[in-house]
Amino acid sequence: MSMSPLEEIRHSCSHVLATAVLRLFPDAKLDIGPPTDTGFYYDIDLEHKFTADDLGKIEEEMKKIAKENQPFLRKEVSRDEAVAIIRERGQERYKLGRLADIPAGEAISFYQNGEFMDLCAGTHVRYTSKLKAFKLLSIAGAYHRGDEKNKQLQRIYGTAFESKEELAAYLDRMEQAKARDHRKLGRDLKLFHIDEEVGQGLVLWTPNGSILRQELQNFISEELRKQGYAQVFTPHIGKLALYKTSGHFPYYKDSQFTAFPEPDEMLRLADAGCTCAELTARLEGVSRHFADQINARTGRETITPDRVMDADQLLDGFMLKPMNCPHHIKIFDSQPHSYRDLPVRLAEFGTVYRWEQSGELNGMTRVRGFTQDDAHLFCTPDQVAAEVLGCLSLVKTVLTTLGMSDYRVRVGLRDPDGKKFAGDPAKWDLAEAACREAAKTLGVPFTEEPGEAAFYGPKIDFVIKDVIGREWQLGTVQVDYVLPVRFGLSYIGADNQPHTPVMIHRAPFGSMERFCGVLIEHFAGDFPLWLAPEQVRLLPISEKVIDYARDLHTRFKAAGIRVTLDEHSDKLGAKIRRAELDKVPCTLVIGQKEAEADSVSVRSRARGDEGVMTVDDCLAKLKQEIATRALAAKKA
RNA sequence: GCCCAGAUAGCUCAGUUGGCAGAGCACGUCCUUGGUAAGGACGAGGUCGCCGGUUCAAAUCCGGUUCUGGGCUCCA
Repeated sequence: MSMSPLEEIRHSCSHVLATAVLRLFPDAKLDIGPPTDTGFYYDIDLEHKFTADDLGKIEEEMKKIAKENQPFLRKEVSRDEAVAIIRERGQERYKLGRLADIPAGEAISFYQNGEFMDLCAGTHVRYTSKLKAFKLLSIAGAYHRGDEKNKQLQRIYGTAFESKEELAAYLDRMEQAKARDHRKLGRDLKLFHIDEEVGQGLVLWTPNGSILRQELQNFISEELRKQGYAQVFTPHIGKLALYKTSGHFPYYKDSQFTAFPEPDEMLRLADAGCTCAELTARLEGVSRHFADQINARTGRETITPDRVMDADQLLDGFMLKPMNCPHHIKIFDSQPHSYRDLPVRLAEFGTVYRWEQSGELNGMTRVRGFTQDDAHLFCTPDQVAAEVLGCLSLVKTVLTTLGMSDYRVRVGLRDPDGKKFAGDPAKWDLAEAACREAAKTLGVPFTEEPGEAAFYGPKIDFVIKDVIGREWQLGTVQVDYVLPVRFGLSYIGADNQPHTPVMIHRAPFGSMERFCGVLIEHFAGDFPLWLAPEQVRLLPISEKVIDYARDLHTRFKAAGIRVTLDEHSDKLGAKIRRAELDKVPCTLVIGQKEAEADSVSVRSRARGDEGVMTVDDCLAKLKQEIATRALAAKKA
């Protein structure tokens, strides 16, 4: 295995980290310590809990080791010798397992620096003195082999660079990234609020954030009208039976809010001494007839025997909807369809609720209640390719308009040996081929990732990085041959026979919450005019022109501009400073000269002082910039 | 859910050994009426996340809890 020079430095750092830890804590049991995109880590099992203090001491020890200028020596050994070395060093707890991972016939190597020796394929820097710029950053828990069922080890994260300057620049970049974190900007610019008493992961959209969201929704809605979509509305809850039919319930029970029975039923059951366990079993169960039907349709054991119950024991209830598709399916199915009607495209900004683990919640990007800019397309098999392409081009239009170009496209295919997919493999092959073709036509690079599909079909996702490099899935297009069968959908074809339509699920933003979170970071709060909650701020220089300023305020409002008037008695410099901090894209300075000529002095946040223009010209220019959804052009 | 660390005014943060709760910014009033990133004075604002314990006395020590942050796991 060969590594880039930077990877070698980082990888060597994790060895030095382990060396230092063993010097300070000889009882430590080592697991694994690779380089990462941004640094390195080592997973360590130790009774003593590392503290921030320890981190400092370990780093000091690492610096000493670097100064000791130990050479990294490679040693190839037989499997038996490897076992002996590991035992001799008392590191058999994890290292023997790691050794067993190395396939027979492959070289087994150790790297030694000073007194430390680690099972490792390499490669490394020649001497520890090459490690001049490293820093330990944090301690985190990490499961052995990434499996929740295994013991949780302590992971020490650090980063390293070739030079001290690069390290300092990196740390500085991280510091700056904090300034554009959507959680900070969300508070500063009053875009959203999450309240402890309302609940974790439940976003309250404040007036400013609501403007942002509404503008984005208007934008999408316009595009949808162009593409022949129909707008629908559906409620936030649905009967449990609906999700049993769709198949969502058995697959995603754990990530849904608990189902609830009707109030009267609940009381009756409580009086009868029904336990919670019974209640749950009776809500989650299905009838023999239902199970047989579903299993016959899917051709596999979709409903396992342990979920089958006597019909008179079954309870129906309600659930907060975890997705919109079943509701939209019922709208489609409420009327007969001819092939001439297809495709039917139903769109809704539909709010869904999912039980995310508490540790996974994150500002607006990972929440428990969110609104998808959702739509479901019902079409003939022949129409799939064209419709998928239409959806993809919609996503592309959206991202281009917002100037978001730093994304990757992921074609999610089914897990080849996993159980987490439903339906006929032949149809999956068809759908996967359709997605691959559509992605090719899109003209952007994409990767194919097995195991990333939805349970009902393959999908194409648009994945974007946030300011600290974490990836978030936004827009998504999914082909589905399964749900139409589950719900027994049909249309009458040209042959006068019923046929099963194909469904396409798509959401160009993904969810309004996540998209806005990423968008806030993308623009660092500097929204283009059409999205800015406050588009224009009027800055009268003195009270002498306050009447003129108020008149302008009225005129700009009448023109549909989101405008405010700064009536504070501060000097102009202070007003400008405040407007800049509030990230208002356009400020209009108003003094005696402007009042006399029905004009304003324009200051653009992106371009600075732009000089005086008449009020009419200014309004026309602003309206034009808004109507075209222009991105703010920086000063040339 | 798990590991670690936090929570003090709207925001950013001080608060020593347990001994009267602090600053800057923002906000309000007044003075100032100004030309492209901070004019001045005064004022208001906090049950120190919440619950309990130790103590003559708790922001401070201990236990629990909620929420937040960084990871892990998960993510239709």
